[in-house]
Amino acid sequence: MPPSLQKELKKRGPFDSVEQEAMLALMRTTDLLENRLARLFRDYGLTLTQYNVLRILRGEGKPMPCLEIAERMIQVAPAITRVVDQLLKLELITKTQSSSDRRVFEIELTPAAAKLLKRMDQPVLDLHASLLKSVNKSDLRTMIRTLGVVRSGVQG
Amino acid sequence: MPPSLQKELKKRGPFDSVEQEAMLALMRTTDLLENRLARLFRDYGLTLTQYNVLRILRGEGKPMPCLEIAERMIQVAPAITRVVDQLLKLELITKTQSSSDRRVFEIELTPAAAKLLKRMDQPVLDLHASLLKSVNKSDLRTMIRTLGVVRSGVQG
DNA sequence: TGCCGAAAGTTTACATATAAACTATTTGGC
DNA sequence: GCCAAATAGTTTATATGTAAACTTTCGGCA
Repeated sequence: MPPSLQKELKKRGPFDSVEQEAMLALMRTTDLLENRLARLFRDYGLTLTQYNVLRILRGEGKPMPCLEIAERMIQVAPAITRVVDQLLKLELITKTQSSSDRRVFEIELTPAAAKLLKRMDQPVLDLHASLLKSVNKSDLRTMIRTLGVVRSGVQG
Repeated sequence: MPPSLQKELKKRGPFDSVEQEAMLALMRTTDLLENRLARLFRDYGLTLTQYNVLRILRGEGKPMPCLEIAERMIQVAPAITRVVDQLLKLELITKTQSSSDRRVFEIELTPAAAKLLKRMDQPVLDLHASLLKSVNKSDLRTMIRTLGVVRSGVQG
């Protein structure tokens, strides 16, 4: 059935579907939040990606191969290679070839990095809280649950 | 029950706060969704950003200055300059200097772009629906509302 | 009229993401 | 033991995002 002329001329609604609206809301909101986080990290001389790598290393508590870091970042390998190079230059990590498997390079935090992370902990927590202060914790948990459902639906 | 983000990321300790968990859930989920969208657009020879610019132009229905496009993308001017150049090369837009204000360049869709967009409409709608099929519409609306609260809280 | 600040875009520099091709090393079969 | 496939990581190419400096043009105001 051809669409009526009236419908064709009717101004396009803001969204074609709830799903599309949700998608745009997610993208815009996340972009906004990431910008604010990046701004804080810049005050400490780090980018968001660099900080994430350091956080992962601290969470692990021992040396990690590059690709294992990449996996946890949900990133592709080449991105990690570059970040590792930068962090090396900043002397926030060390990179040593594994003796048991010489394809592997073990990445480890330096004491300077541990100190830097510790100094950033409270400001980061505060910023997280501040950015989401307008939403009560119950609604946050609901959103976290919904986002989990989205991810499991996409991956499956 | 959806897998917890904590487990997905193999993080050892608990999250430091609900806010942090929400932040990570948002970033990871959005990243996943954007990747899938980008994959579809690539099939049509477009990047996500290029598609968004074309969508905005179609939504407006008449020529637009560069910076007005940038505003709607929540982007910075230089990014638009580049994507406009690319779309020009693809002959999907035209760029003409305004006669009333010669600082301004009016960007307009070509017929080829309109045709391309029309061809993409249904696949894009379908993908949106497919990516979010695991969440019922009521939960989606709740999430959209929560995300709106987040944005208003951050900007204010 | 002429100057000065603001606005529209561009350019440059740097950080990052993805894909694809490549190197080096290990491992599994035969 | 040797060769093929798999794995860890790098390199290159293209796209994007942000910041900062710069150009051209417009408009207000003395």
